[in-house]
Amino acid sequence: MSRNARKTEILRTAAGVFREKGFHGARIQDVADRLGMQKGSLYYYISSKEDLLRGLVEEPIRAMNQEVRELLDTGYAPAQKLARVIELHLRYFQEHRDIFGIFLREDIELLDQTSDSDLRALLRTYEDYWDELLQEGIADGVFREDIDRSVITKAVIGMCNGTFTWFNPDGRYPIQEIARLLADFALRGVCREESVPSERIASP
Amino acid sequence: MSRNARKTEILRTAAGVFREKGFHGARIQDVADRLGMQKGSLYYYISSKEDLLRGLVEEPIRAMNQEVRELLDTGYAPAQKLARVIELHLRYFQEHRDIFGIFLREDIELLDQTSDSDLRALLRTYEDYWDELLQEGIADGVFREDIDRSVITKAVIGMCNGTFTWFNPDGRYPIQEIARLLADFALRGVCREESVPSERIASP
Amino acid sequence: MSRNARKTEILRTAAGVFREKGFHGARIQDVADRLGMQKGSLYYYISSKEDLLRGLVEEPIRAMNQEVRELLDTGYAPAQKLARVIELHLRYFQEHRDIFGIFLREDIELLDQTSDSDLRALLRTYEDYWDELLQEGIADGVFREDIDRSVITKAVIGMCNGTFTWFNPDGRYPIQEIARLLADFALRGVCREESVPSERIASP
Amino acid sequence: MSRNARKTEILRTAAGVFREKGFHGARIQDVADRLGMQKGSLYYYISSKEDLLRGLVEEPIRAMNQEVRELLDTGYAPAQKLARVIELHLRYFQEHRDIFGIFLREDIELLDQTSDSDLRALLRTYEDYWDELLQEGIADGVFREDIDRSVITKAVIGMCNGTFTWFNPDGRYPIQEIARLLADFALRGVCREESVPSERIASP
DNA sequence: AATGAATGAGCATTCATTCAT
DNA sequence: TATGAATGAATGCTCATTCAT
Repeated sequence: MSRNARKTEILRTAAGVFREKGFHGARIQDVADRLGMQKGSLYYYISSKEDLLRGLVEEPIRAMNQEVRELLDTGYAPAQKLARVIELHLRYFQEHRDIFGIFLREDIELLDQTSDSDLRALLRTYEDYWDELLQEGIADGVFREDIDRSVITKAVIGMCNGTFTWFNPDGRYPIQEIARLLADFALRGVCREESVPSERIASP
Repeated sequence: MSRNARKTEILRTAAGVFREKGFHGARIQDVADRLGMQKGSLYYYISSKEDLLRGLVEEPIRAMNQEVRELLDTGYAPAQKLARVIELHLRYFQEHRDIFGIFLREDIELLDQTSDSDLRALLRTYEDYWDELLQEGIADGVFREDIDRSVITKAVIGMCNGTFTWFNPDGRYPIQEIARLLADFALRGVCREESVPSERIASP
Repeated sequence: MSRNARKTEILRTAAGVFREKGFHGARIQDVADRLGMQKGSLYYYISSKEDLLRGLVEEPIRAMNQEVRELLDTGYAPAQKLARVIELHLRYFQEHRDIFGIFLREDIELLDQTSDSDLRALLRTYEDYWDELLQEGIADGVFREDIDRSVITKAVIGMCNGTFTWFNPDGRYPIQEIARLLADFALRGVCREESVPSERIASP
Repeated sequence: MSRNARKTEILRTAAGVFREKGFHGARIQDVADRLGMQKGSLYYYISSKEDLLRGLVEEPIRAMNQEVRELLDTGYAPAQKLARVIELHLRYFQEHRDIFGIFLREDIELLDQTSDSDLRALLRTYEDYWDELLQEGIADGVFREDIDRSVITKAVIGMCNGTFTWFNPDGRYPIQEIARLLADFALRGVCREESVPSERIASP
């Protein structure tokens, strides 16, 4: 197994452990145990427990950013893009519950470390994409001109992040349906009155 | 000083310490130091560090709930109530940053402990109030009938909670302005098209 | 037992352990074991292993300094004072072999830490006393005017410190005899030719 | 590069690292890093960290011994030889500060390991040379008959070793001057009164 | 009500060394 | 010769909690 594959394996395993026990509750020992290796050997791949966490969180955000970027570059109408980004956000959060769970719990701590960390940059990029999306919608005349893009971006992201706490995969609605409801809610918030797409058009 | 006053003083002090260092980063010693007492003596008032945290978080949520209850009982129009609840939520979060900061970071863990904790009940109550508000708006014919009250409630709460991470008191907007922007966004999401209040009416 | 007595007991015990195993070779555990207490409890009295070492070394040097000070303040002739300081130095080194053994091995490290440490000041004081002694002898006309007081001081101290490595209590000479021989050697080095005291006068 | 050259390079590098960080503070990793090789590879040349240290220390002492031997075999007068040995000692200590610094700090430990180590023998030889020198001076009638050769030897060596701690290359005196002052001091200690050489003759 | 001493379990990290390749 | 991965023992220090006084 290549060094890189090994590192990936370690990250994946750590993700599970951190999720189950929380970052503080998890011991490096636990990660090592689950990998069937010595605690000390882990340090051949990581430099600290915090480093492990950081490495863990960055990857899926990076991937998410990339998917959003690709979406923005398509020819979909802004409203549709918005709905799709929300769905994508929710999907990522659910598919990587382990990691985002950690992220949401620890992010403040993580971000405080170095203001120019990769992580901070990634988050800024994600917000920039939202900003771009809103701008496009305004230029197209479908989103209201008077929205505060920065605040709305943060509002929508907060709304999406919140699903982590309350969404239940075994509940009444599947995640796509939640995404549709949230997108509908958000679109009403940003569209000019006459432009609110009828629901079934807004969501893909 | 009465036992109760002392306990309150301890809670308040702990709140500050937890906020500054995080729950895990704070030591009982720190709390004792700041109170000018021995850490052993603290245990005359509290039963554990976790207990301290729990006691801490419940109070402002309880107070918040009460304010919301009172608001709901006024004669304001639903749209106005909604705007005011959002403002209230944001105001509480900022005024008790210490405590809510902890809460947002630790809640899952805390709640998992005992599913029938007071805390869980308080949070349920807060959601119920939102549900009641939305119901009233629908009954009044101002809110759309087809919104999913449960999902929208959670969406709005998530949106408000998010401010904790990004709101900057020294930033462009004061918290009231943020509240207004979020309320406006939310109202567009829930109101029947013809009922969206013009901005300045919506916010108190 | 008072807090202070306890601390003293800890210092004494640590001295023995450090001497036997060397500072690096000794574990805090060893010290705790020998005291019949928990490792963690030690930290109620000390703040770190290094702190333990520092506290250890300072005390006898302080005591030694004081004895030298008192000696300088007597009416003995400079040559006699010199002989007595050497004897005193050797006696301290042998009586506190544990501690000075550590000191000699670790001093560089210890001193590098903070240039204004108590330890450094103590050592400077000790050298100052030697300087004062030499000055007095020169003023009295018994020590040569052309000696470099600073260098000679260091030479004599080095000579004395060296005994730590080679002096054997079970050897041919008792420590007093060694002191006499070294004093004799040193006196010939610093006295004007005609003033070298006949041996038996020089030593007390 | 031959195995031997490689080993020499390793020793030299290790010397620098040990000097900078101390034996305990230095890691094998550091040595490997500075050599641009893997730490595992080092073990092809050395058998342990301690072995590395031992190998390191022996060489310059061996070289020093040899120079002293050669000096003793010249026709210089004993007083001159003594002055030159002191200068040689100081020069070696300064030129190989790295190694002697380690030696002075660790010798006891190292020597304790195997009492019949090469190192111990080398040190004994060095003392024997001093003894021989003193004997020659006595036979020549320039050194006093009543000195205790063994004690004086150790006194002088201690005095010289001490320079390691206090000599500062950027200080008032260059090392040669210190050597001259110490030699002068020592000569007064060992010479018959009438034989103390006038300073400038004593030193070469 | 408060103290001060003691506890004891817990844990990340380091590092010399080994060894298959 | 050299590599790189893995080992595993070692250890200083923290801290919530207890409890006799």
